[in-house]
Amino acid sequence: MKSAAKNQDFIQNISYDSVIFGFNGSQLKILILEYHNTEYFALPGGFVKMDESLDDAVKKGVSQRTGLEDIYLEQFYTFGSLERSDPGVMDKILTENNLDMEKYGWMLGRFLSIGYYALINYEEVSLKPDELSDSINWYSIDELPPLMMNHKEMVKKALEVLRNNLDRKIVGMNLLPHKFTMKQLQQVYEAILGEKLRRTTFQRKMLSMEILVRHEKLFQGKAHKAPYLYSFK
Amino acid sequence: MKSAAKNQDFIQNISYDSVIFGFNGSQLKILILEYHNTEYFALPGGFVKMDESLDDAVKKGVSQRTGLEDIYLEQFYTFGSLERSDPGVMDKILTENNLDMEKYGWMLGRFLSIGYYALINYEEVSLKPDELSDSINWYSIDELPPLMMNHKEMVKKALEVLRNNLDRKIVGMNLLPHKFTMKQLQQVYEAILGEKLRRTTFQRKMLSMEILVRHEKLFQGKAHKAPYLYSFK
DNA sequence: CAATTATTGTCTCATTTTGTTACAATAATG
DNA sequence: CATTATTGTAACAAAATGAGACAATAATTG
Repeated sequence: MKSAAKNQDFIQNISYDSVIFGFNGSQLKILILEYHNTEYFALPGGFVKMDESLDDAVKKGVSQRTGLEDIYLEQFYTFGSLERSDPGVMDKILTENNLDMEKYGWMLGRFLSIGYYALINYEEVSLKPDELSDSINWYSIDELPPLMMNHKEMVKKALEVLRNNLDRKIVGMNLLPHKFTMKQLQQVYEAILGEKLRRTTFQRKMLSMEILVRHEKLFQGKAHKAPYLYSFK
Repeated sequence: MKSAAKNQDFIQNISYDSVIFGFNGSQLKILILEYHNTEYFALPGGFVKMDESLDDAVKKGVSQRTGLEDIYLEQFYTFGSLERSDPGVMDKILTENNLDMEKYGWMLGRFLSIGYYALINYEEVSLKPDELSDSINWYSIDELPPLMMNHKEMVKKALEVLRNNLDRKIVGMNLLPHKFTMKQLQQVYEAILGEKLRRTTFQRKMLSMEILVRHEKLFQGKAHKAPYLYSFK
Protein backbone atom coordinates (compact mmCIF):
# COMPACT_ATOMS: atom_id res chain seq x y z
CA MET A 1 0.00 0.00 0.00
CA LYS A 2 2.56 2.59 0.97
CA SER A 3 5.98 3.65 -0.12
CA ALA A 4 8.46 3.13 2.66
CA ALA A 5 8.95 6.22 4.74
CA LYS A 6 12.23 7.07 6.36
CA ASN A 7 11.25 9.62 8.91
CA GLN A 8 8.54 11.51 10.59
CA ASP A 9 8.10 14.49 8.35
CA PHE A 10 4.90 12.91 7.14
CA ILE A 11 1.51 13.98 8.39
CA GLN A 12 0.51 11.38 10.94
CA ASN A 13 -2.49 9.13 10.45
CA ILE A 14 -3.07 10.27 6.87
CA SER A 15 -2.48 8.29 3.71
CA TYR A 16 -3.67 8.30 0.16
CA ASP A 17 -4.53 5.40 -2.10
CA SER A 18 -4.73 5.49 -5.85
CA VAL A 19 -6.88 3.55 -8.28
CA ILE A 20 -4.91 3.80 -11.49
CA PHE A 21 -7.07 2.99 -14.47
CA GLY A 22 -5.77 1.91 -17.85
CA PHE A 23 -7.47 0.49 -20.91
CA ASN A 24 -5.87 -2.34 -22.87
CA GLY A 25 -8.13 -2.13 -25.90
CA SER A 26 -10.96 -4.16 -24.49
CA GLN A 27 -10.87 -4.17 -20.70
CA LEU A 28 -10.57 -1.60 -17.98
CA LYS A 29 -7.64 -2.43 -15.73
CA ILE A 30 -6.08 -1.11 -12.55
CA LEU A 31 -2.63 -1.36 -11.02
CA ILE A 32 -2.17 -3.58 -7.97
CA LEU A 33 0.92 -4.12 -5.82
CA GLU A 34 1.95 -7.34 -4.13
CA TYR A 35 4.10 -7.20 -1.00
CA HIS A 36 7.29 -9.21 -0.41
CA ASN A 37 6.69 -12.54 1.26
CA THR A 38 3.06 -11.88 1.97
CA GLU A 39 -0.12 -12.64 0.17
CA TYR A 40 -1.22 -9.06 0.42
CA PHE A 41 -2.37 -7.22 -2.65
CA ALA A 42 -2.97 -3.52 -2.37
CA LEU A 43 -3.59 -0.28 -4.18
CA PRO A 44 -0.58 1.96 -4.67
CA GLY A 45 -0.61 4.48 -1.85
CA GLY A 46 1.58 6.66 0.25
CA PHE A 47 1.82 9.47 2.75
CA VAL A 48 1.74 13.23 2.64
CA LYS A 49 4.68 15.32 3.79
CA MET A 50 4.15 18.20 6.13
CA ASP A 51 5.26 20.73 3.54
CA GLU A 52 3.62 19.23 0.47
CA SER A 53 0.10 19.51 -0.84
CA LEU A 54 -2.13 16.48 -0.97
CA ASP A 55 -2.41 16.69 -4.74
CA ASP A 56 1.36 16.84 -5.12
CA ALA A 57 1.88 13.86 -2.88
CA VAL A 58 -0.47 11.75 -4.93
CA LYS A 59 0.96 12.98 -8.21
CA LYS A 60 4.46 12.05 -7.05
CA GLY A 61 3.42 8.59 -5.92
CA VAL A 62 1.60 7.75 -9.12
CA SER A 63 4.43 9.15 -11.24
CA GLN A 64 6.99 7.02 -9.48
CA ARG A 65 5.08 3.81 -10.02
CA THR A 66 4.10 4.47 -13.63
CA GLY A 67 7.00 6.52 -14.99
CA LEU A 68 4.47 9.05 -16.33
CA GLU A 69 4.17 12.78 -15.84
CA ASP A 70 1.14 15.02 -16.32
CA ILE A 71 -1.20 12.46 -14.93
CA TYR A 72 -4.92 12.96 -14.92
CA LEU A 73 -6.05 12.63 -11.30
CA GLU A 74 -9.40 13.02 -9.55
CA GLN A 75 -10.01 12.80 -5.87
CA PHE A 76 -13.00 10.53 -5.32
CA TYR A 77 -13.50 9.95 -1.61
CA THR A 78 -11.92 10.05 1.84
CA PHE A 79 -12.22 6.89 3.89
CA GLY A 80 -12.38 7.49 7.61
CA SER A 81 -13.97 4.48 9.26
CA LEU A 82 -12.29 2.79 12.19
CA GLU A 83 -12.54 -0.72 10.78
CA ARG A 84 -10.49 0.04 7.72
CA SER A 85 -7.25 0.21 9.72
CA ASP A 86 -5.89 -3.24 10.49
CA PRO A 87 -2.59 -3.14 12.39
CA GLY A 88 -2.08 -6.89 11.88
CA VAL A 89 -1.70 -6.50 8.16
CA MET A 90 0.83 -3.68 8.31
CA ASP A 91 2.69 -5.55 11.05
CA LYS A 92 3.19 -8.55 8.80
CA ILE A 93 4.29 -6.40 5.90
CA LEU A 94 6.87 -4.62 8.03
CA THR A 95 8.10 -7.83 9.61
CA GLU A 96 8.52 -9.63 6.30
CA ASN A 97 10.48 -6.69 5.00
CA ASN A 98 12.69 -6.69 8.11
CA LEU A 99 11.77 -3.13 8.90
CA ASP A 100 12.53 -1.62 12.26
CA MET A 101 9.40 -1.18 14.38
CA GLU A 102 10.98 1.79 16.12
CA LYS A 103 11.18 3.58 12.85
CA TYR A 104 8.11 2.30 11.05
CA GLY A 105 5.76 1.45 13.88
CA TRP A 106 3.70 4.57 13.18
CA MET A 107 2.42 2.81 10.09
CA LEU A 108 0.45 0.47 12.33
CA GLY A 109 -1.79 3.23 13.60
CA ARG A 110 -5.14 4.36 12.43
CA PHE A 111 -5.27 6.11 9.06
CA LEU A 112 -7.68 8.26 7.18
CA SER A 113 -7.06 7.66 3.52
CA ILE A 114 -7.89 9.92 0.63
CA GLY A 115 -8.75 8.06 -2.56
CA TYR A 116 -7.71 9.35 -5.98
CA TYR A 117 -8.21 7.75 -9.32
CA ALA A 118 -5.85 8.24 -12.24
CA LEU A 119 -6.56 7.73 -15.93
CA ILE A 120 -3.48 6.82 -17.87
CA ASN A 121 -2.41 5.54 -21.23
CA TYR A 122 -1.85 1.82 -20.81
CA GLU A 123 0.79 1.70 -23.54
CA GLU A 124 3.08 4.34 -22.12
CA VAL A 125 3.69 3.12 -18.59
CA SER A 126 6.93 1.64 -17.30
CA LEU A 127 5.93 0.00 -14.06
CA LYS A 128 8.15 0.15 -10.97
CA PRO A 129 7.23 -1.62 -7.75
CA ASP A 130 8.15 0.30 -4.60
CA GLU A 131 10.58 -0.90 -1.92
CA LEU A 132 8.05 -2.99 -0.06
CA SER A 133 6.59 -4.65 -3.11
CA ASP A 134 7.48 -7.59 -5.28
CA SER A 135 5.42 -6.52 -8.20
CA ILE A 136 3.06 -4.03 -9.65
CA ASN A 137 0.70 -5.38 -12.28
CA TRP A 138 -2.41 -4.70 -14.26
CA TYR A 139 -5.59 -6.49 -13.24
CA SER A 140 -8.96 -6.38 -14.92
CA ILE A 141 -11.47 -4.69 -12.68
CA ASP A 142 -13.61 -7.79 -12.60
CA GLU A 143 -10.76 -10.17 -11.90
CA LEU A 144 -9.03 -8.54 -8.96
CA PRO A 145 -7.01 -10.53 -6.44
CA PRO A 146 -8.19 -10.32 -2.81
CA LEU A 147 -7.20 -6.87 -1.63
CA MET A 148 -6.11 -5.86 1.85
CA MET A 149 -7.96 -3.52 4.19
CA ASN A 150 -10.88 -1.78 2.51
CA HIS A 151 -9.20 -1.51 -0.87
CA LYS A 152 -11.92 -3.40 -2.63
CA GLU A 153 -14.45 -0.89 -1.39
CA MET A 154 -12.16 1.86 -2.63
CA VAL A 155 -12.06 0.41 -6.12
CA LYS A 156 -15.83 0.13 -6.14
CA LYS A 157 -16.25 3.74 -5.09
CA ALA A 158 -13.66 4.95 -7.62
CA LEU A 159 -15.53 3.20 -10.37
CA GLU A 160 -18.85 4.67 -9.24
CA VAL A 161 -17.46 8.19 -9.30
CA LEU A 162 -15.76 7.58 -12.64
CA ARG A 163 -19.08 6.44 -14.08
CA ASN A 164 -20.87 9.47 -12.73
CA ASN A 165 -18.24 11.73 -14.20
CA LEU A 166 -18.47 10.08 -17.59
CA ASP A 167 -21.02 12.50 -18.99
CA ARG A 168 -19.50 15.60 -17.42
CA LYS A 169 -15.79 15.05 -17.94
CA ILE A 170 -13.90 13.94 -20.97
CA VAL A 171 -12.58 10.62 -19.87
CA GLY A 172 -11.56 8.97 -23.11
CA MET A 173 -8.75 11.41 -23.70
CA ASN A 174 -6.63 10.05 -20.89
CA LEU A 175 -7.18 6.36 -21.47
CA LEU A 176 -6.58 6.28 -25.23
CA PRO A 177 -3.67 7.13 -27.49
CA HIS A 178 -3.77 10.58 -29.04
CA LYS A 179 -5.52 9.31 -32.15
CA PHE A 180 -8.18 6.65 -31.92
CA THR A 181 -11.14 5.25 -33.81
CA MET A 182 -14.75 5.71 -32.84
CA LYS A 183 -14.89 2.03 -32.01
CA GLN A 184 -12.04 2.33 -29.53
CA LEU A 185 -13.74 5.27 -27.88
CA GLN A 186 -16.93 3.30 -27.61
CA GLN A 187 -15.07 0.37 -26.08
CA VAL A 188 -13.67 2.64 -23.38
CA TYR A 189 -17.16 3.80 -22.50
CA GLU A 190 -18.44 0.25 -22.51
CA ALA A 191 -15.62 -0.94 -20.27
CA ILE A 192 -16.27 1.82 -17.76
CA LEU A 193 -20.03 1.44 -17.75
CA GLY A 194 -19.92 -2.33 -17.89
CA GLU A 195 -22.57 -2.46 -20.60
CA LYS A 196 -22.83 -2.47 -24.36
CA LEU A 197 -23.79 0.73 -26.13
CA ARG A 198 -25.59 1.17 -29.44
CA ARG A 199 -23.06 1.95 -32.14
CA THR A 200 -25.02 4.47 -34.18
CA THR A 201 -26.38 6.34 -31.19
CA PHE A 202 -22.96 6.54 -29.59
CA GLN A 203 -21.35 7.83 -32.77
CA ARG A 204 -24.03 10.45 -33.32
CA LYS A 205 -23.75 11.58 -29.71
CA MET A 206 -20.00 11.94 -29.77
CA LEU A 207 -19.97 13.80 -33.06
CA SER A 208 -22.73 16.15 -31.94
CA MET A 209 -20.77 17.17 -28.84
CA GLU A 210 -18.16 18.79 -31.07
CA ILE A 211 -15.24 17.70 -28.95
CA LEU A 212 -13.59 15.56 -31.63
CA VAL A 213 -11.40 16.36 -34.60
CA ARG A 214 -11.50 13.95 -37.50
CA HIS A 215 -8.20 12.93 -39.06
CA GLU A 216 -7.09 10.52 -41.78
CA LYS A 217 -8.44 7.00 -42.10
CA LEU A 218 -6.83 4.08 -40.39
CA PHE A 219 -6.18 1.21 -42.81
CA GLN A 220 -6.04 -1.91 -40.71
CA GLY A 221 -5.51 -4.34 -43.59
CA LYS A 222 -8.95 -5.79 -43.04
CA ALA A 223 -11.54 -6.59 -45.65
CA HIS A 224 -13.83 -3.68 -44.90
CA LYS A 225 -14.19 0.06 -44.87
CA ALA A 226 -11.45 1.83 -42.92
CA PRO A 227 -12.54 3.91 -39.93
CA TYR A 228 -11.52 7.52 -39.40
CA LEU A 229 -9.10 8.44 -36.68
CA TYR A 230 -10.14 11.11 -34.19
CA SER A 231 -8.50 13.13 -31.47
CA PHE A 232 -9.94 15.41 -28.82
CA LYS A 233 -10.08 19.11 -29.62
CA MET B 1 -14.12 27.01 12.52
CA LYS B 2 -13.41 24.44 15.18
CA SER B 3 -14.84 23.39 18.49
CA ALA B 4 -12.34 23.95 21.24
CA ALA B 5 -10.32 20.87 21.98
CA LYS B 6 -9.10 20.01 25.42
CA ASN B 7 -6.43 17.47 24.75
CA GLN B 8 -4.45 15.61 22.26
CA ASP B 9 -6.58 12.59 21.56
CA PHE B 10 -7.46 14.16 18.26
CA ILE B 11 -5.86 13.10 15.01
CA GLN B 12 -3.23 15.70 14.27
CA ASN B 13 -3.43 17.93 11.21
CA ILE B 14 -6.92 16.78 10.28
CA SER B 15 -10.12 18.72 10.53
CA TYR B 16 -13.54 18.68 8.97
CA ASP B 17 -15.71 21.57 7.85
CA SER B 18 -19.41 21.45 7.26
CA VAL B 19 -21.62 23.35 4.86
CA ILE B 20 -25.03 23.10 6.47
CA PHE B 21 -27.77 23.90 4.00
CA GLY B 22 -31.28 24.96 4.92
CA PHE B 23 -34.16 26.37 2.92
CA ASN B 24 -36.29 29.18 4.30
CA GLY B 25 -39.05 28.94 1.73
CA SER B 26 -37.37 30.99 -0.95
CA GLN B 27 -33.60 31.00 -0.47
CA LEU B 28 -30.91 28.44 0.12
CA LYS B 29 -28.99 29.31 3.27
CA ILE B 30 -26.00 28.00 5.17
CA LEU B 31 -24.84 28.27 8.77
CA ILE B 32 -21.86 30.52 9.53
CA LEU B 33 -20.05 31.10 12.82
CA GLU B 34 -18.48 34.33 14.01
CA TYR B 35 -15.61 34.21 16.48
CA HIS B 36 -15.35 36.23 19.69
CA ASN B 37 -13.64 39.59 19.25
CA THR B 38 -12.55 38.90 15.70
CA GLU B 39 -14.00 39.65 12.34
CA TYR B 40 -13.62 36.06 11.31
CA PHE B 41 -16.56 34.20 9.87
CA ALA B 42 -16.21 30.49 9.32
CA LEU B 43 -17.92 27.24 8.54
CA PRO B 44 -18.71 25.00 11.49
CA GLY B 45 -15.89 22.51 11.78
CA GLY B 46 -14.01 20.33 14.18
CA PHE B 47 -11.53 17.57 14.70
CA VAL B 48 -11.61 13.80 14.64
CA LYS B 49 -10.77 11.73 17.69
CA MET B 50 -8.35 8.87 17.43
CA ASP B 51 -11.04 6.32 18.26
CA GLU B 52 -13.92 7.80 16.31
CA SER B 53 -14.85 7.48 12.68
CA LEU B 54 -14.75 10.51 10.42
CA ASP B 55 -18.49 10.27 9.75
CA ASP B 56 -19.27 10.13 13.46
CA ALA B 57 -17.09 13.14 14.22
CA VAL B 58 -18.91 15.22 11.63
CA LYS B 59 -22.30 13.97 12.72
CA LYS B 60 -21.54 14.93 16.31
CA GLY B 61 -20.32 18.40 15.38
CA VAL B 62 -23.31 19.19 13.22
CA SER B 63 -25.72 17.80 15.81
CA GLN B 64 -24.25 19.96 18.55
CA ARG B 65 -24.62 23.15 16.56
CA THR B 66 -28.09 22.47 15.21
CA GLY B 67 -29.73 20.42 17.94
CA LEU B 68 -30.79 17.87 15.32
CA GLU B 69 -30.24 14.14 15.09
CA ASP B 70 -30.39 11.87 12.04
CA ILE B 71 -28.76 14.45 9.85
CA TYR B 72 -28.36 13.93 6.13
CA LEU B 73 -24.64 14.28 5.41
CA GLU B 74 -22.57 13.89 2.25
CA GLN B 75 -18.84 14.11 2.04
CA PHE B 76 -17.99 16.37 -0.89
CA TYR B 77 -14.24 16.98 -1.00
CA THR B 78 -10.98 16.91 0.94
CA PHE B 79 -8.93 20.07 0.84
CA GLY B 80 -5.23 19.49 1.06
CA SER B 81 -3.42 22.50 -0.35
CA LEU B 82 -0.69 24.23 1.62
CA GLU B 83 -2.08 27.74 1.19
CA ARG B 84 -5.34 26.97 2.93
CA SER B 85 -3.67 26.80 6.36
CA ASP B 86 -3.08 30.27 7.76
CA PRO B 87 -1.52 30.20 11.25
CA GLY B 88 -2.11 33.95 11.67
CA VAL B 89 -5.84 33.53 11.66
CA MET B 90 -5.95 30.73 14.21
CA ASP B 91 -3.43 32.63 16.31
CA LYS B 92 -5.75 35.62 16.58
CA ILE B 93 -8.74 33.46 17.38
CA LEU B 94 -6.87 31.70 20.17
CA THR B 95 -5.44 34.95 21.55
CA GLU B 96 -8.80 36.71 21.61
CA ASN B 97 -10.26 33.76 23.45
CA ASN B 98 -7.39 33.80 25.96
CA LEU B 99 -6.49 30.26 25.16
CA ASP B 100 -3.20 28.76 26.27
CA MET B 101 -0.76 28.34 23.39
CA GLU B 102 0.82 25.35 25.13
CA LYS B 103 -2.44 23.55 25.01
CA TYR B 104 -3.92 24.80 21.79
CA GLY B 105 -0.87 25.65 19.72
CA TRP B 106 -1.36 22.51 17.63
CA MET B 107 -4.31 24.25 16.03
CA LEU B 108 -1.89 26.60 14.29
CA GLY B 109 -0.38 23.84 12.21
CA ARG B 110 -1.19 22.69 8.77
CA PHE B 111 -4.51 20.92 8.30
CA LEU B 112 -6.14 18.76 5.71
CA SER B 113 -9.83 19.33 5.95
CA ILE B 114 -12.61 17.06 4.83
CA GLY B 115 -15.70 18.88 3.62
CA TYR B 116 -19.20 17.58 4.30
CA TYR B 117 -22.50 19.14 3.44
CA ALA B 118 -25.64 18.66 5.48
CA LEU B 119 -29.24 19.14 4.38
CA ILE B 120 -31.51 20.06 7.24
CA ASN B 121 -34.97 21.32 7.93
CA TYR B 122 -34.62 25.04 8.52
CA GLU B 123 -37.62 25.16 10.84
CA GLU B 124 -36.43 22.54 13.29
CA VAL B 125 -32.99 23.76 14.27
CA SER B 126 -32.08 25.29 17.62
CA LEU B 127 -28.75 26.95 16.97
CA LYS B 128 -25.92 26.83 19.49
CA PRO B 129 -22.61 28.62 18.91
CA ASP B 130 -19.57 26.72 20.17
CA GLU B 131 -17.16 27.96 22.87
CA LEU B 132 -15.05 30.04 20.51
CA SER B 133 -17.96 31.66 18.72
CA ASP B 134 -20.22 34.59 19.39
CA SER B 135 -22.90 33.50 17.03
CA ILE B 136 -24.09 30.98 14.54
CA ASN B 137 -26.46 32.30 11.92
CA TRP B 138 -28.09 31.61 8.61
CA TYR B 139 -26.75 33.39 5.56
CA SER B 140 -28.06 33.26 2.03
CA ILE B 141 -25.58 31.56 -0.21
CA ASP B 142 -25.30 34.64 -2.37
CA GLU B 143 -24.90 37.05 0.54
CA LEU B 144 -22.15 35.44 2.56
CA PRO B 145 -19.87 37.45 4.83
CA PRO B 146 -16.13 37.26 4.05
CA LEU B 147 -15.05 33.82 5.17
CA MET B 148 -11.69 32.83 6.63
CA MET B 149 -9.15 30.50 5.05
CA ASN B 150 -10.50 28.74 1.99
CA HIS B 151 -14.04 28.44 3.30
CA LYS B 152 -15.52 30.34 0.40
CA GLU B 153 -14.01 27.80 -1.98
CA MET B 154 -15.46 25.06 0.19
CA VAL B 155 -18.95 26.48 -0.08
CA LYS B 156 -18.58 26.76 -3.84
CA LYS B 157 -17.47 23.15 -4.13
CA ALA B 158 -20.24 21.92 -1.82
CA LEU B 159 -22.80 23.66 -3.98
CA GLU B 160 -21.32 22.18 -7.14
CA VAL B 161 -21.50 18.68 -5.75
CA LEU B 162 -25.01 19.26 -4.42
CA ARG B 163 -26.10 20.38 -7.88
CA ASN B 164 -24.54 17.36 -9.50
CA ASN B 165 -26.28 15.10 -7.03
CA LEU B 166 -29.64 16.73 -7.62
CA ASP B 167 -30.73 14.30 -10.31
CA ARG B 168 -29.32 11.21 -8.61
CA LYS B 169 -30.25 11.75 -4.99
CA ILE B 170 -33.47 12.89 -3.43
CA VAL B 171 -32.53 16.21 -2.01
CA GLY B 172 -35.86 17.86 -1.35
CA MET B 173 -36.74 15.41 1.40
CA ASN B 174 -34.18 16.79 3.81
CA LEU B 175 -34.71 20.48 3.18
CA LEU B 176 -38.51 20.56 3.38
CA PRO B 177 -41.08 19.69 6.04
CA HIS B 178 -42.60 16.24 5.79
CA LYS B 179 -45.52 17.49 3.70
CA PHE B 180 -45.01 20.16 1.09
CA THR B 181 -46.57 21.53 -2.06
CA MET B 182 -45.24 21.06 -5.56
CA LYS B 183 -44.42 24.75 -5.63
CA GLN B 184 -42.23 24.46 -2.54
CA LEU B 185 -40.41 21.52 -4.03
CA GLN B 186 -39.81 23.48 -7.19
CA GLN B 187 -38.49 26.41 -5.18
CA VAL B 188 -35.94 24.16 -3.50
CA TYR B 189 -34.71 23.00 -6.87
CA GLU B 190 -34.59 26.54 -8.17
CA ALA B 191 -32.66 27.76 -5.14
CA ILE B 192 -30.09 25.00 -5.51
CA LEU B 193 -29.70 25.37 -9.24
CA GLY B 194 -29.87 29.14 -9.17
CA GLU B 195 -32.28 29.24 -12.08
CA LYS B 196 -36.00 29.25 -12.75
CA LEU B 197 -37.65 26.04 -13.89
CA ARG B 198 -40.75 25.58 -16.01
CA ARG B 199 -43.68 24.81 -13.77
CA THR B 200 -45.49 22.30 -15.94
CA THR B 201 -42.37 20.43 -16.97
CA PHE B 202 -41.15 20.23 -13.39
CA GLN B 203 -44.48 18.93 -12.13
CA ARG B 204 -44.72 16.33 -14.85
CA LYS B 205 -41.17 15.19 -14.18
CA MET B 206 -41.61 14.85 -10.44
CA LEU B 207 -44.88 12.98 -10.75
CA SER B 208 -43.46 10.61 -13.37
CA MET B 209 -40.60 9.61 -11.08
CA GLU B 210 -43.09 8.00 -8.71
CA ILE B 211 -41.29 9.10 -5.58
CA LEU B 212 -44.13 11.24 -4.24
CA VAL B 213 -47.32 10.44 -2.37
CA ARG B 214 -50.20 12.84 -2.79
CA HIS B 215 -52.12 13.86 0.34
CA GLU B 216 -54.94 16.27 1.14
CA LYS B 217 -55.13 19.78 -0.24
CA LEU B 218 -53.60 22.73 1.54
CA PHE B 219 -56.07 25.60 1.91
CA GLN B 220 -53.99 28.71 2.27
CA GLY B 221 -56.91 31.17 2.47
CA LYS B 222 -55.95 32.59 -0.88
CA ALA B 223 -58.29 33.39 -3.75
CA HIS B 224 -57.31 30.47 -5.95
CA LYS B 225 -57.25 26.71 -6.27
CA ALA B 226 -55.62 24.96 -3.33
CA PRO B 227 -52.53 22.86 -4.09
CA TYR B 228 -52.12 19.26 -3.01
CA LEU B 229 -49.64 18.35 -0.32
CA TYR B 230 -47.06 15.68 -1.08
CA SER B 231 -44.52 13.68 0.83
CA PHE B 232 -41.72 11.40 -0.32
CA LYS B 233 -42.48 7.70 -0.53
C1' DC C 1 -74.36 35.13 -4.89
C1' DA C 2 -72.31 36.03 -9.46
C1' DA C 3 -68.21 38.05 -11.25
C1' DT C 4 -63.30 38.46 -10.41
C1' DT C 5 -58.65 36.90 -9.29
C1' DA C 6 -54.62 34.05 -8.84
C1' DT C 7 -52.94 29.62 -8.87
C1' DT C 8 -53.06 24.75 -9.77
C1' DG C 9 -53.47 20.39 -12.37
C1' DT C 10 -53.57 18.52 -16.72
C1' DC C 11 -53.94 18.30 -21.69
C1' DT C 12 -52.20 19.20 -26.31
C1' DC C 13 -49.11 20.02 -29.77
C1' DA C 14 -44.34 21.37 -31.21
C1' DT C 15 -39.61 20.47 -30.77
C1' DT C 16 -35.71 17.90 -29.50
C1' DT C 17 -33.44 13.85 -28.31
C1' DT C 18 -32.79 9.01 -28.47
C1' DG C 19 -33.74 4.18 -30.20
C1' DT C 20 -33.76 1.24 -34.18
C1' DT C 21 -33.28 -0.19 -38.70
C1' DA C 22 -31.64 0.23 -43.14
C1' DC C 23 -28.37 0.95 -46.55
C1' DA C 24 -24.68 2.66 -49.31
C1' DA C 25 -19.57 3.11 -49.20
C1' DT C 26 -15.38 0.81 -49.00
C1' DA C 27 -10.92 -1.94 -48.02
C1' DA C 28 -9.19 -6.16 -48.33
C1' DT C 29 -9.65 -11.25 -50.08
C1' DG C 30 -9.70 -14.94 -53.24
C1' DC D 1 -14.91 -8.71 -59.72
C1' DA D 2 -18.04 -10.85 -56.50
C1' DT D 3 -17.64 -11.54 -51.45
C1' DT D 4 -17.00 -10.08 -46.70
C1' DA D 5 -17.03 -7.29 -42.61
C1' DT D 6 -17.25 -2.89 -40.92
C1' DT D 7 -18.10 1.97 -41.10
C1' DG D 8 -20.66 6.36 -41.76
C1' DT D 9 -24.93 8.28 -42.20
C1' DA D 10 -29.73 8.64 -43.44
C1' DA D 11 -34.45 7.70 -42.27
C1' DC D 12 -38.15 6.81 -39.43
C1' DA D 13 -40.17 5.58 -34.77
C1' DA D 14 -40.51 6.35 -30.03
C1' DA D 15 -39.67 8.91 -25.97
C1' DA D 16 -38.62 13.04 -23.50
C1' DT D 17 -38.96 17.88 -23.05
C1' DG D 18 -40.53 22.69 -24.19
C1' DA D 19 -44.28 25.86 -24.48
C1' DG D 20 -49.02 27.20 -24.35
C1' DA D 21 -53.68 26.70 -23.44
C1' DC D 22 -57.37 25.88 -20.52
C1' DA D 23 -60.56 24.24 -17.17
C1' DA D 24 -61.02 23.75 -12.09
C1' DT D 25 -61.22 26.05 -7.94
C1' DA D 26 -60.67 28.80 -3.38
C1' DA D 27 -61.11 33.02 -1.73
C1' DT D 28 -62.62 38.02 -2.42
C1' DT D 29 -65.59 41.72 -3.95
C1' DG D 30 -69.44 44.26 -5.21
